[in-house]
Amino acid sequence: MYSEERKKIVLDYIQKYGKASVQELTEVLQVSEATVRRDLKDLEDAKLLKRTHGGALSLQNVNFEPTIGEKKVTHLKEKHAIAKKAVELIDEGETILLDAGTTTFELAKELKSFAKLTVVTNAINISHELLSHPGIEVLVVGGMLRKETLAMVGPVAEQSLGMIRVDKLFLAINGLDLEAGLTTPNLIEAATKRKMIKIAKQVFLLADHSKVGKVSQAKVADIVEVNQVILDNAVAEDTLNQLKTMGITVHLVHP
Amino acid sequence: MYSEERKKIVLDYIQKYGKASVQELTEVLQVSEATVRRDLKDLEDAKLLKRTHGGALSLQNVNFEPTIGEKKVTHLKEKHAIAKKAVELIDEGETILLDAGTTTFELAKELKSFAKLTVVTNAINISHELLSHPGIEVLVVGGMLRKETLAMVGPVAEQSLGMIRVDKLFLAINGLDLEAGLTTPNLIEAATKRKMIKIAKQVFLLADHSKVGKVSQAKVADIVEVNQVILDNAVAEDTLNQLKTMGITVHLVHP
DNA sequence: TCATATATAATCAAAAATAATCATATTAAA
DNA sequence: TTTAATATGATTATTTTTGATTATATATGA
Repeated sequence: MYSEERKKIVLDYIQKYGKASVQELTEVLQVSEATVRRDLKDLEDAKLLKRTHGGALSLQNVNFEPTIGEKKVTHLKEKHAIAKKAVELIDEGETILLDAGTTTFELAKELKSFAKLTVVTNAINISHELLSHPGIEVLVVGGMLRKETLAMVGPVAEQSLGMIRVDKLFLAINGLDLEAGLTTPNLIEAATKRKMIKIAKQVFLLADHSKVGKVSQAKVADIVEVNQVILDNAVAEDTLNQLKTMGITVHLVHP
Repeated sequence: MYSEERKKIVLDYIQKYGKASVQELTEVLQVSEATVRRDLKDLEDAKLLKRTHGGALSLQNVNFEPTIGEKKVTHLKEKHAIAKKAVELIDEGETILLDAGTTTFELAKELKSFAKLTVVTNAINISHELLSHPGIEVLVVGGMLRKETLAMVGPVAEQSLGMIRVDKLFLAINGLDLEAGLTTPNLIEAATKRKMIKIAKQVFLLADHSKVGKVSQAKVADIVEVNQVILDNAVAEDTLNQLKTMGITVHLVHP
Protein backbone atom coordinates (compact mmCIF):
# COMPACT_ATOMS: atom_id res chain seq x y z
CA MET A 1 0.00 0.00 0.00
CA TYR A 2 1.29 3.43 -0.91
CA SER A 3 1.36 6.27 1.52
CA GLU A 4 -1.20 8.23 -0.48
CA GLU A 5 -3.65 5.38 -0.19
CA ARG A 6 -3.06 5.23 3.53
CA LYS A 7 -3.67 8.91 3.94
CA LYS A 8 -6.94 8.65 2.11
CA ILE A 9 -8.01 5.88 4.46
CA VAL A 10 -7.05 8.05 7.43
CA LEU A 11 -9.15 10.92 6.13
CA ASP A 12 -12.13 8.69 5.46
CA TYR A 13 -11.84 7.22 8.93
CA ILE A 14 -11.74 10.62 10.56
CA GLN A 15 -14.56 11.84 8.40
CA LYS A 16 -16.64 8.91 9.56
CA TYR A 17 -15.86 8.91 13.27
CA GLY A 18 -14.85 12.54 13.80
CA LYS A 19 -11.59 11.49 15.34
CA ALA A 20 -9.01 8.76 15.48
CA SER A 21 -6.28 7.71 17.88
CA VAL A 22 -2.83 6.75 16.72
CA GLN A 23 -3.47 3.30 18.17
CA GLU A 24 -6.63 2.81 16.15
CA LEU A 25 -4.90 3.85 12.99
CA THR A 26 -1.98 1.46 13.49
CA GLU A 27 -4.51 -1.36 13.52
CA VAL A 28 -6.56 -0.09 10.62
CA LEU A 29 -3.49 0.53 8.48
CA GLN A 30 -1.25 -2.23 9.83
CA VAL A 31 1.73 0.06 10.13
CA SER A 32 3.81 1.34 13.02
CA GLU A 33 2.98 4.32 15.19
CA ALA A 34 5.83 6.25 13.66
CA THR A 35 4.29 5.90 10.23
CA VAL A 36 0.86 6.90 11.44
CA ARG A 37 2.33 10.01 13.01
CA ARG A 38 4.18 10.88 9.83
CA ASP A 39 0.94 10.54 7.89
CA LEU A 40 -0.97 12.66 10.36
CA LYS A 41 1.71 15.31 10.22
CA ASP A 42 1.46 15.50 6.44
CA LEU A 43 -2.32 15.68 6.58
CA GLU A 44 -2.22 18.41 9.17
CA ASP A 45 0.25 20.39 7.07
CA ALA A 46 -2.21 20.04 4.20
CA LYS A 47 -4.88 21.41 6.54
CA LEU A 48 -7.03 18.33 6.21
CA LEU A 49 -7.27 17.50 9.90
CA LYS A 50 -6.22 18.69 13.33
CA ARG A 51 -3.67 16.71 15.29
CA THR A 52 -3.98 16.31 19.04
CA HIS A 53 -1.99 14.48 21.64
CA GLY A 54 -2.94 10.88 21.01
CA GLY A 55 -4.52 11.20 17.62
CA ALA A 56 -6.38 13.61 15.40
CA LEU A 57 -9.75 15.29 14.97
CA SER A 58 -11.70 16.28 11.91
CA LEU A 59 -11.63 20.00 11.28
CA GLN A 60 -15.38 20.07 11.66
CA ASN A 61 -14.96 18.98 15.23
CA VAL A 62 -12.62 21.78 16.15
CA ASN A 63 -14.14 24.54 14.05
CA PHE A 64 -16.41 25.68 16.77
CA GLU A 65 -20.06 25.93 15.86
CA PRO A 66 -21.22 29.27 14.58
CA THR A 67 -22.71 30.28 17.91
CA ILE A 68 -24.32 33.55 18.89
CA GLY A 69 -21.23 34.93 20.53
CA GLU A 70 -18.90 34.13 17.70
CA LYS A 71 -21.26 35.12 14.94
CA LYS A 72 -21.61 38.41 16.65
CA VAL A 73 -17.86 38.82 16.64
CA THR A 74 -17.32 37.72 13.06
CA HIS A 75 -20.06 39.66 11.30
CA LEU A 76 -20.37 42.49 13.75
CA LYS A 77 -19.61 45.17 11.21
CA GLU A 78 -22.29 43.94 8.83
CA LYS A 79 -24.83 43.58 11.60
CA HIS A 80 -24.08 47.00 12.96
CA ALA A 81 -24.55 48.57 9.56
CA ILE A 82 -27.76 46.64 9.00
CA ALA A 83 -29.06 47.72 12.41
CA LYS A 84 -28.28 51.36 11.66
CA LYS A 85 -30.15 51.17 8.40
CA ALA A 86 -33.11 49.54 10.14
CA VAL A 87 -33.30 52.40 12.63
CA GLU A 88 -33.81 54.81 9.73
CA LEU A 89 -36.90 52.86 8.75
CA ILE A 90 -38.56 53.32 12.13
CA ASP A 91 -40.79 56.34 12.79
CA GLU A 92 -41.33 58.07 16.09
CA GLY A 93 -44.37 56.76 17.97
CA GLU A 94 -44.60 53.43 16.20
CA THR A 95 -44.97 50.00 17.69
CA ILE A 96 -42.27 47.64 16.49
CA LEU A 97 -41.58 43.98 17.11
CA LEU A 98 -38.00 42.83 17.52
CA ASP A 99 -37.28 39.16 17.01
CA ALA A 100 -34.51 37.50 19.03
CA GLY A 101 -31.11 37.57 17.33
CA THR A 102 -27.78 39.29 17.35
CA THR A 103 -28.65 41.74 14.60
CA THR A 104 -31.88 42.75 16.28
CA PHE A 105 -29.95 43.12 19.52
CA GLU A 106 -27.68 45.58 17.75
CA LEU A 107 -30.79 47.33 16.52
CA ALA A 108 -32.16 47.60 20.06
CA LYS A 109 -28.98 49.32 21.18
CA GLU A 110 -29.49 51.94 18.50
CA LEU A 111 -32.94 52.97 19.69
CA LYS A 112 -31.77 55.43 22.35
CA SER A 113 -32.62 58.44 20.23
CA PHE A 114 -36.36 57.82 20.13
CA ALA A 115 -38.55 59.86 22.43
CA LYS A 116 -41.59 57.67 22.06
CA LEU A 117 -41.60 54.11 20.84
CA THR A 118 -43.25 50.87 21.83
CA VAL A 119 -41.06 47.84 21.40
CA VAL A 120 -42.41 44.32 21.56
CA THR A 121 -39.78 41.60 21.79
CA ASN A 122 -39.36 37.92 22.54
CA ALA A 123 -35.66 38.27 23.39
CA ILE A 124 -34.53 38.40 26.97
CA ASN A 125 -31.36 40.33 26.16
CA ILE A 126 -33.25 42.94 24.15
CA SER A 127 -35.76 43.39 26.98
CA HIS A 128 -32.89 43.90 29.35
CA GLU A 129 -31.11 46.35 27.07
CA LEU A 130 -34.20 48.48 26.58
CA LEU A 131 -34.59 49.01 30.32
CA SER A 132 -32.07 51.79 29.98
CA HIS A 133 -33.88 53.59 27.14
CA PRO A 134 -36.20 56.11 28.82
CA GLY A 135 -38.51 56.86 25.90
CA ILE A 136 -39.25 53.26 25.09
CA GLU A 137 -42.11 51.24 26.41
CA VAL A 138 -41.26 47.57 26.41
CA LEU A 139 -43.72 44.76 25.98
CA VAL A 140 -42.17 41.37 26.51
CA VAL A 141 -43.57 38.34 24.79
CA GLY A 142 -43.49 35.48 27.28
CA GLY A 143 -42.78 31.84 26.61
CA MET A 144 -40.31 29.05 27.17
CA LEU A 145 -36.87 30.54 27.34
CA ARG A 146 -34.46 29.02 24.84
CA LYS A 147 -31.00 29.31 26.30
CA GLU A 148 -29.36 28.97 22.91
CA THR A 149 -30.90 32.05 21.36
CA LEU A 150 -32.31 33.87 24.41
CA ALA A 151 -35.68 33.74 22.68
CA MET A 152 -39.03 33.11 24.33
CA VAL A 153 -41.01 30.69 22.21
CA GLY A 154 -43.87 28.24 22.25
CA PRO A 155 -47.61 28.40 22.98
CA VAL A 156 -47.37 31.15 25.57
CA ALA A 157 -45.38 33.30 23.18
CA GLU A 158 -47.83 32.70 20.39
CA GLN A 159 -50.85 33.49 22.52
CA SER A 160 -49.24 36.71 23.76
CA LEU A 161 -48.42 37.69 20.22
CA GLY A 162 -52.03 37.02 19.30
CA MET A 163 -53.10 39.86 21.58
CA ILE A 164 -51.00 42.40 19.74
CA ARG A 165 -50.66 44.15 16.39
CA VAL A 166 -47.46 45.90 15.42
CA ASP A 167 -46.52 48.34 12.71
CA LYS A 168 -43.20 46.78 11.82
CA LEU A 169 -41.55 43.47 12.51
CA PHE A 170 -37.77 43.21 12.37
CA LEU A 171 -37.10 39.55 11.79
CA ALA A 172 -33.84 37.70 12.28
CA ILE A 173 -33.23 34.49 10.40
CA ASN A 174 -30.68 31.69 10.10
CA GLY A 175 -31.22 30.75 6.50
CA LEU A 176 -32.43 32.86 3.60
CA ASP A 177 -32.71 30.88 0.39
CA LEU A 178 -34.63 31.90 -2.71
CA GLU A 179 -36.19 28.47 -3.08
CA ALA A 180 -36.32 27.13 0.49
CA GLY A 181 -37.43 30.48 1.89
CA LEU A 182 -36.73 31.50 5.48
CA THR A 183 -35.47 28.71 7.71
CA THR A 184 -34.18 28.31 11.26
CA PRO A 185 -32.81 25.32 13.21
CA ASN A 186 -35.59 25.01 15.78
CA LEU A 187 -39.17 23.98 15.00
CA ILE A 188 -40.79 25.76 17.92
CA GLU A 189 -38.87 28.91 17.25
CA ALA A 190 -39.96 28.73 13.63
CA ALA A 191 -43.62 28.60 14.67
CA THR A 192 -43.14 31.62 16.88
CA LYS A 193 -41.54 33.53 14.03
CA ARG A 194 -44.48 32.63 11.81
CA LYS A 195 -46.86 34.06 14.37
CA MET A 196 -44.81 37.24 14.45
CA ILE A 197 -45.18 37.65 10.72
CA LYS A 198 -48.94 37.28 11.06
CA ILE A 199 -49.36 40.16 13.50
CA ALA A 200 -47.16 42.66 11.66
CA LYS A 201 -48.34 45.16 9.09
CA GLN A 202 -44.90 45.21 7.54
CA VAL A 203 -42.10 42.65 7.75
CA PHE A 204 -38.46 43.71 7.59
CA LEU A 205 -35.89 40.95 7.28
CA LEU A 206 -32.40 41.58 8.63
CA ALA A 207 -29.73 39.29 7.23
CA ASP A 208 -26.03 39.51 6.63
CA HIS A 209 -24.53 37.77 3.64
CA SER A 210 -23.62 34.64 5.64
CA LYS A 211 -27.30 33.77 5.84
CA VAL A 212 -27.94 33.90 2.13
CA GLY A 213 -28.21 30.52 0.46
CA LYS A 214 -28.35 28.76 3.81
CA VAL A 215 -31.12 26.31 4.59
CA SER A 216 -31.95 25.05 8.11
CA GLN A 217 -34.33 22.33 9.27
CA ALA A 218 -37.43 24.30 10.08
CA LYS A 219 -39.19 26.50 7.56
CA VAL A 220 -40.54 29.80 8.81
CA ALA A 221 -42.13 31.28 5.72
CA ASP A 222 -41.73 31.97 2.03
CA ILE A 223 -39.65 34.93 1.07
CA VAL A 224 -42.62 36.71 -0.47
CA GLU A 225 -44.09 37.21 2.99
CA VAL A 226 -41.32 39.67 3.65
CA ASN A 227 -41.91 43.29 2.58
CA GLN A 228 -38.42 44.68 2.89
CA VAL A 229 -35.02 43.17 3.42
CA ILE A 230 -31.77 44.72 4.63
CA LEU A 231 -28.60 43.03 3.47
CA ASP A 232 -24.95 43.90 3.34
CA ASN A 233 -23.23 44.41 0.03
CA ALA A 234 -21.46 41.05 -0.04
CA VAL A 235 -24.55 39.41 -1.51
CA ALA A 236 -24.60 38.29 -5.13
CA GLU A 237 -26.13 40.76 -7.59
CA ASP A 238 -28.25 37.98 -9.00
CA THR A 239 -29.86 37.25 -5.63
CA LEU A 240 -30.67 40.91 -5.13
CA ASN A 241 -32.35 41.10 -8.51
CA GLN A 242 -34.46 38.04 -7.84
CA LEU A 243 -35.60 39.51 -4.53
CA LYS A 244 -36.59 42.71 -6.30
CA THR A 245 -38.48 40.70 -8.91
CA MET A 246 -40.51 39.21 -6.07
CA GLY A 247 -41.62 42.71 -5.17
CA ILE A 248 -39.42 43.00 -2.11
CA THR A 249 -37.76 46.30 -1.31
CA VAL A 250 -34.05 45.66 -0.90
CA HIS A 251 -31.84 47.90 1.23
CA LEU A 252 -28.13 47.41 0.79
CA VAL A 253 -25.67 48.57 3.44
CA HIS A 254 -21.93 49.09 3.05
CA PRO A 255 -20.17 48.13 6.28
CA MET B 1 -11.03 12.37 25.09
CA TYR B 2 -8.55 14.79 23.58
CA SER B 3 -7.92 18.24 24.96
CA GLU B 4 -9.33 19.87 21.84
CA GLU B 5 -12.56 17.99 22.30
CA ARG B 6 -12.69 19.02 25.91
CA LYS B 7 -12.24 22.64 25.04
CA LYS B 8 -15.01 22.47 22.52
CA ILE B 9 -17.32 20.99 25.14
CA VAL B 10 -16.37 23.78 27.53
CA LEU B 11 -17.20 26.40 24.95
CA ASP B 12 -20.51 24.78 24.06
CA TYR B 13 -21.40 24.57 27.73
CA ILE B 14 -20.59 28.19 28.32
CA GLN B 15 -22.40 29.19 25.21
CA LYS B 16 -25.47 27.38 26.42
CA TYR B 17 -25.56 28.45 30.03
CA GLY B 18 -23.65 31.71 29.87
CA LYS B 19 -21.18 30.56 32.48
CA ALA B 20 -19.64 27.54 34.11
CA SER B 21 -17.93 26.83 37.40
CA VAL B 22 -14.72 24.85 37.64
CA GLN B 23 -16.61 22.32 39.72
CA GLU B 24 -19.29 21.83 37.11
CA LEU B 25 -16.71 21.35 34.42
CA THR B 26 -14.74 18.76 36.39
CA GLU B 27 -17.93 16.71 36.52
CA VAL B 28 -18.91 17.26 32.93
CA LEU B 29 -15.43 16.49 31.64
CA GLN B 30 -14.35 14.00 34.30
CA VAL B 31 -10.95 15.59 34.77
CA SER B 32 -9.21 17.35 37.65
CA GLU B 33 -9.61 20.98 38.56
CA ALA B 34 -6.08 21.67 37.40
CA THR B 35 -6.93 20.46 33.94
CA VAL B 36 -10.12 22.47 33.80
CA ARG B 37 -8.20 25.59 34.77
CA ARG B 38 -5.57 24.95 32.13
CA ASP B 39 -8.30 24.55 29.52
CA LEU B 40 -9.99 27.74 30.66
CA LYS B 41 -6.69 29.57 30.51
CA ASP B 42 -6.10 28.45 26.94
CA LEU B 43 -9.61 29.44 25.93
CA GLU B 44 -9.26 32.81 27.57
CA ASP B 45 -5.96 33.37 25.78
CA ALA B 46 -7.78 32.57 22.56
CA LYS B 47 -10.37 35.19 23.52
CA LEU B 48 -13.19 32.68 23.52
CA LEU B 49 -14.38 33.25 27.07
CA LYS B 50 -13.76 35.32 30.17
CA ARG B 51 -12.37 33.66 33.28
CA THR B 52 -13.65 34.59 36.73
CA HIS B 53 -12.93 33.43 40.23
CA GLY B 54 -14.55 30.02 40.35
CA GLY B 55 -15.19 29.52 36.67
CA ALA B 56 -15.73 31.40 33.43
CA LEU B 57 -18.30 33.49 31.57
CA SER B 58 -19.19 33.73 27.93
CA LEU B 59 -18.01 36.99 26.41
CA GLN B 60 -21.59 37.72 25.51
CA ASN B 61 -22.50 37.53 29.16
CA VAL B 62 -19.79 39.94 30.17
CA ASN B 63 -21.27 42.60 27.93
CA PHE B 64 -24.77 41.71 29.01
CA GLU B 65 -24.47 42.41 32.69
CA PRO B 66 -23.83 46.04 33.47
CA THR B 67 -26.30 48.74 32.30
CA ILE B 68 -29.09 48.03 34.78
CA GLY B 69 -29.43 50.92 37.19
CA GLU B 70 -29.88 48.83 40.28
CA LYS B 71 -31.27 50.59 43.26
CA LYS B 72 -29.65 49.77 46.53
CA VAL B 73 -31.08 46.67 48.08
CA THR B 74 -32.07 47.09 51.70
CA HIS B 75 -32.20 44.36 54.28
CA LEU B 76 -30.12 42.13 52.05
CA LYS B 77 -29.13 39.87 54.91
CA GLU B 78 -32.72 39.22 55.86
CA LYS B 79 -33.68 38.64 52.25
CA HIS B 80 -30.85 36.22 51.78
CA ALA B 81 -31.86 34.21 54.83
CA ILE B 82 -35.49 34.20 53.74
CA ALA B 83 -34.47 33.01 50.28
CA LYS B 84 -32.42 30.18 51.75
CA LYS B 85 -35.36 29.06 53.83
CA ALA B 86 -37.63 29.20 50.78
CA VAL B 87 -35.29 26.91 48.85
CA GLU B 88 -35.78 24.25 51.51
CA LEU B 89 -39.48 24.32 50.79
CA ILE B 90 -39.05 23.49 47.12
CA ASP B 91 -38.99 19.88 45.94
CA GLU B 92 -37.14 18.48 42.98
CA GLY B 93 -39.24 18.33 39.83
CA GLU B 94 -41.81 20.91 40.87
CA THR B 95 -43.09 23.87 38.94
CA ILE B 96 -42.71 27.09 40.88
CA LEU B 97 -43.68 30.66 40.15
CA LEU B 98 -41.34 33.44 41.20
CA ASP B 99 -42.80 36.90 41.50
CA ALA B 100 -40.61 39.89 40.71
CA GLY B 101 -38.75 41.29 43.70
CA THR B 102 -35.37 41.45 45.35
CA THR B 103 -36.08 38.59 47.75
CA THR B 104 -37.30 36.33 44.97
CA PHE B 105 -34.22 37.31 42.96
CA GLU B 106 -32.09 36.08 45.85
CA LEU B 107 -34.14 32.91 45.81
CA ALA B 108 -33.50 32.41 42.10
CA LYS B 109 -29.78 32.60 42.69
CA GLU B 110 -30.04 29.78 45.20
CA LEU B 111 -31.65 27.33 42.79
CA LYS B 112 -28.42 26.00 41.27
CA SER B 113 -28.58 22.76 43.20
CA PHE B 114 -31.74 21.52 41.52
CA ALA B 115 -31.39 18.96 38.76
CA LYS B 116 -34.93 19.36 37.48
CA LEU B 117 -37.17 22.29 38.11
CA THR B 118 -39.53 24.41 36.08
CA VAL B 119 -39.54 28.04 37.04
CA VAL B 120 -42.18 30.46 35.85
CA THR B 121 -41.41 34.11 36.45
CA ASN B 122 -42.53 37.59 35.50
CA ALA B 123 -39.18 39.16 36.40
CA ILE B 124 -36.67 40.01 33.73
CA ASN B 125 -33.69 39.77 36.07
CA ILE B 126 -34.76 36.37 37.38
CA SER B 127 -35.18 35.10 33.82
CA HIS B 128 -31.70 36.26 33.03
CA GLU B 129 -30.20 34.76 36.16
CA LEU B 130 -31.76 31.38 35.50
CA LEU B 131 -30.14 31.15 32.07
CA SER B 132 -27.07 29.89 33.84
CA HIS B 133 -28.81 27.16 35.82
CA PRO B 134 -28.56 24.04 33.67
CA GLY B 135 -31.29 21.94 35.29
CA ILE B 136 -33.92 24.63 35.23
CA GLU B 137 -36.46 25.14 32.52
CA VAL B 138 -37.59 28.74 32.43
CA LEU B 139 -41.01 29.95 31.37
CA VAL B 140 -41.23 33.70 31.17
CA VAL B 141 -44.52 35.46 31.71
CA GLY B 142 -44.75 38.26 29.18
CA GLY B 143 -46.24 41.68 29.63
CA MET B 144 -45.48 45.35 29.91
CA LEU B 145 -42.07 45.74 31.45
CA ARG B 146 -42.08 47.94 34.53
CA LYS B 147 -38.66 49.50 34.81
CA GLU B 148 -39.09 50.20 38.51
CA THR B 149 -39.49 46.58 39.55
CA LEU B 150 -38.31 44.69 36.44
CA ALA B 151 -41.70 42.98 36.47
CA MET B 152 -43.79 42.10 33.47
CA VAL B 153 -47.40 42.99 34.17
CA GLY B 154 -50.75 43.75 32.59
CA PRO B 155 -53.16 41.92 30.31
CA VAL B 156 -50.52 39.94 28.46
CA ALA B 157 -49.03 38.75 31.73
CA GLU B 158 -52.42 37.77 33.06
CA GLN B 159 -53.38 35.89 29.95
CA SER B 160 -50.06 34.01 29.96
CA LEU B 161 -50.53 33.14 33.60
CA GLY B 162 -53.98 31.88 32.75
CA MET B 163 -52.41 29.16 30.62
CA ILE B 164 -50.41 27.78 33.51
CA ARG B 165 -50.80 26.04 36.86
CA VAL B 166 -47.95 25.95 39.36
CA ASP B 167 -47.23 23.99 42.50
CA LYS B 168 -45.88 26.85 44.53
CA LEU B 169 -45.91 30.61 44.22
CA PHE B 170 -43.26 32.66 45.95
CA LEU B 171 -44.77 36.07 46.27
CA ALA B 172 -43.00 39.32 47.03
CA ILE B 173 -44.91 42.18 48.55
CA ASN B 174 -44.51 45.82 49.58
CA GLY B 175 -46.99 45.95 52.41
CA LEU B 176 -48.14 43.22 54.76
CA ASP B 177 -50.73 44.42 57.22
CA LEU B 178 -53.04 42.28 59.29
CA GLU B 179 -56.05 44.39 58.48
CA ALA B 180 -55.24 45.90 55.08
CA GLY B 181 -53.83 42.63 53.77
CA LEU B 182 -51.22 42.51 51.01
CA THR B 183 -50.65 45.78 49.21
CA THR B 184 -48.33 47.17 46.56
CA PRO B 185 -47.91 50.64 45.03
CA ASN B 186 -48.99 49.82 41.48
CA LEU B 187 -52.52 48.90 40.45
CA ILE B 188 -51.58 46.89 37.41
CA GLU B 189 -48.88 45.01 39.27
CA ALA B 190 -51.41 44.25 41.99
CA ALA B 191 -53.74 42.70 39.45
CA THR B 192 -50.94 40.56 38.10
CA LYS B 193 -50.08 39.35 41.57
CA ARG B 194 -53.71 38.48 42.14
CA LYS B 195 -53.69 36.38 39.02
CA MET B 196 -50.56 34.62 40.25
CA ILE B 197 -52.28 33.67 43.48
CA LYS B 198 -55.16 32.21 41.46
CA ILE B 199 -53.02 29.78 39.50
CA ALA B 200 -50.94 28.47 42.41
CA LYS B 201 -51.76 25.44 44.52
CA GLN B 202 -49.79 26.92 47.42
CA VAL B 203 -48.83 30.51 48.11
CA PHE B 204 -45.63 31.35 49.98
CA LEU B 205 -45.16 34.94 51.01
CA LEU B 206 -41.63 36.26 51.40
CA ALA B 207 -41.33 39.40 53.50
CA ASP B 208 -38.70 40.95 55.70
CA HIS B 209 -39.74 42.85 58.83
CA SER B 210 -39.68 46.23 57.04
CA LYS B 211 -42.80 45.23 55.11
CA VAL B 212 -44.88 44.36 58.15
CA GLY B 213 -47.49 46.94 59.09
CA LYS B 214 -46.97 48.80 55.81
CA VAL B 215 -49.91 49.64 53.57
CA SER B 216 -49.62 50.71 49.90
CA GLN B 217 -52.23 52.02 47.47
CA ALA B 218 -53.24 48.88 45.65
CA LYS B 219 -54.60 45.86 47.42
CA VAL B 220 -53.46 42.49 46.15
CA ALA B 221 -55.28 40.08 48.41
CA ASP B 222 -56.27 39.27 51.96
CA ILE B 223 -53.69 37.63 54.12
CA VAL B 224 -55.70 34.43 54.41
CA GLU B 225 -55.07 33.67 50.77
CA VAL B 226 -51.48 32.98 51.71
CA ASN B 227 -50.65 29.46 52.88
CA GLN B 228 -47.19 29.99 54.30
CA VAL B 229 -45.11 33.02 55.11
CA ILE B 230 -41.38 33.39 55.65
CA LEU B 231 -40.31 36.28 57.85
CA ASP B 232 -37.16 37.29 59.67
CA ASN B 233 -37.06 37.32 63.44
CA ALA B 234 -37.39 41.10 63.82
CA VAL B 235 -41.15 40.83 63.58
CA ALA B 236 -43.34 41.36 66.65
CA GLU B 237 -44.35 38.23 68.48
CA ASP B 238 -47.94 39.42 68.45
CA THR B 239 -48.04 39.63 64.66
CA LEU B 240 -46.67 36.14 64.33
CA ASN B 241 -49.31 34.76 66.63
CA GLN B 242 -52.09 36.46 64.73
CA LEU B 243 -50.80 35.01 61.49
CA LYS B 244 -50.78 31.55 63.03
CA THR B 245 -54.30 32.07 64.30
CA MET B 246 -55.33 32.69 60.68
CA GLY B 247 -54.09 29.21 59.84
CA ILE B 248 -50.94 30.39 58.11
CA THR B 249 -47.72 28.43 58.54
CA VAL B 250 -45.05 30.84 59.70
CA HIS B 251 -41.35 30.23 59.06
CA LEU B 252 -38.98 32.42 60.99
CA VAL B 253 -35.39 32.92 59.86
CA HIS B 254 -32.48 34.26 61.87
CA PRO B 255 -30.19 36.30 59.64
C1' DT C 1 -10.77 46.00 59.11
C1' DC C 2 -9.52 41.18 59.83
C1' DA C 3 -10.29 36.19 59.79
C1' DT C 4 -11.76 32.36 57.38
C1' DA C 5 -12.95 29.74 53.58
C1' DT C 6 -12.20 29.08 48.62
C1' DA C 7 -9.97 29.38 44.52
C1' DT C 8 -5.89 29.73 41.98
C1' DA C 9 -1.02 29.33 40.69
C1' DA C 10 3.24 26.99 41.02
C1' DT C 11 5.69 22.95 41.42
C1' DC C 12 6.56 18.24 40.94
C1' DA C 13 6.15 13.39 39.58
C1' DA C 14 4.24 9.78 36.69
C1' DA C 15 2.45 8.29 32.56
C1' DA C 16 1.81 8.67 27.92
C1' DA C 17 2.79 10.43 23.42
C1' DT C 18 5.90 12.31 20.31
C1' DA C 19 10.21 13.46 17.92
C1' DA C 20 14.75 12.19 16.71
C1' DT C 21 17.87 8.89 15.38
C1' DC C 22 19.41 5.07 13.07
C1' DA C 23 19.22 0.57 10.85
C1' DT C 24 16.73 -1.90 7.52
C1' DA C 25 13.58 -2.56 3.80
C1' DT C 26 11.49 -1.08 -0.35
C1' DT C 27 11.19 1.37 -4.55
C1' DA C 28 12.78 3.78 -8.66
C1' DA C 29 16.14 4.82 -11.92
C1' DA C 30 20.48 4.21 -14.27
C1' DT D 1 21.56 -5.63 -11.48
C1' DT D 2 23.28 -1.98 -9.06
C1' DT D 3 22.79 2.25 -6.79
C1' DA D 4 20.58 6.07 -4.88
C1' DA D 5 16.56 7.73 -2.83
C1' DT D 6 12.93 7.14 -0.03
C1' DA D 7 9.91 4.85 3.32
C1' DT D 8 9.40 2.20 7.38
C1' DG D 9 10.02 0.34 12.01
C1' DA D 10 12.58 -0.04 16.31
C1' DT D 11 14.88 2.33 19.88
C1' DT D 12 15.80 6.06 22.73
C1' DA D 13 15.43 10.81 24.33
C1' DT D 14 12.37 14.50 24.84
C1' DT D 15 8.05 16.70 25.35
C1' DT D 16 3.36 16.90 26.68
C1' DT D 17 -0.36 16.00 29.55
C1' DT D 18 -2.32 15.24 33.75
C1' DG D 19 -3.30 15.03 38.73
C1' DA D 20 -1.56 15.72 43.37
C1' DT D 21 0.47 18.79 46.59
C1' DT D 22 1.59 23.01 48.56
C1' DA D 23 1.89 27.98 48.75
C1' DT D 24 -0.33 32.15 47.41
C1' DA D 25 -4.12 35.00 46.25
C1' DT D 26 -8.87 36.21 46.35
C1' DA D 27 -13.49 36.66 48.12
C1' DT D 28 -16.86 36.89 51.85
C1' DG D 29 -18.76 37.67 56.25
C1' DA D 30 -18.09 38.99 61.04
